[in-house]
Amino acid sequence: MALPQRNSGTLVAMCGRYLRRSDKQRIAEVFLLGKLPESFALSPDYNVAPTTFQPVIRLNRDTGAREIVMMRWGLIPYLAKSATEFKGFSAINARAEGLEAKALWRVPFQRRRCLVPADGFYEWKRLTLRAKQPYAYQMRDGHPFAFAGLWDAWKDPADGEWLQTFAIVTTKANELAAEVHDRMPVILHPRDYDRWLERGETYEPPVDLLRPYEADAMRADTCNPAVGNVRNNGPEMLNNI
DNA sequence: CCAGACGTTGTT
DNA sequence: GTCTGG
DNA sequence: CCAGACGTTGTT
DNA sequence: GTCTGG
Repeated sequence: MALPQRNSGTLVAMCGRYLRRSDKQRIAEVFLLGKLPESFALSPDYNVAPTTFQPVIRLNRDTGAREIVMMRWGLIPYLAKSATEFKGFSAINARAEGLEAKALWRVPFQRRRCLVPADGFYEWKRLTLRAKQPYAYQMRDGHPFAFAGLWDAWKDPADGEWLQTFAIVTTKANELAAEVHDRMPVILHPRDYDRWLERGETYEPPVDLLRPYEADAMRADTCNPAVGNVRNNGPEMLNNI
């Protein structure tokens, strides 16, 4: 079986947990989505983990308008032949430095970019071999923001069902995040949302947007170690303990 | 030419 | 699909 | 990302 | 130690 060998311990990603406190209404406002259908439900999630379905924003292929779609976090490449081939393969992050060169990422980077709405992300600082402390990174002004995302669609040969999945692009850490790690997720400025979402093929991909966010606009706080367990959720995840 | 891969980052 | 290695 | 599990056999 | 599930 030609599957990429999952080698745990080496398959650990940078941005592996985030939070989305904003409700449907707030996200619609901030990301200029217009009125969302009544049927679209969205609850706050203070412990967003890989493999779960999360809202992302992209341009509708036909109308070109922004749309919000639920996708699975953990990109399954369109070239995957079977689900089992990529079982355990969680491409939850994509290194910005390799987006144009790597076969796996080039097409998604050219044609399938998306915004991932969030209000913060978590990083774990290793204190000793066994002890670790989670930190929550948020905007100083408390505003929601968007990770730079890439998505893909994969058709399950078993049942013909389409599965849409996404990954979060990472880059070098800014001065704030560097205290815990040397990488951080790419966060986009609202003025760049349109360029990131553009899905034509006859232009230069927006590589200039793949930069660490301004550290002085962000804050990092120690938070509740309970966030480590994905079953725990709620505002208390942010309690400074 | 074909076969096979294609991804990520942390730690003392 | 597309690139690398042999 | 972290938490939590991690095994085996016989039979017409 | 290493893998799966969320």
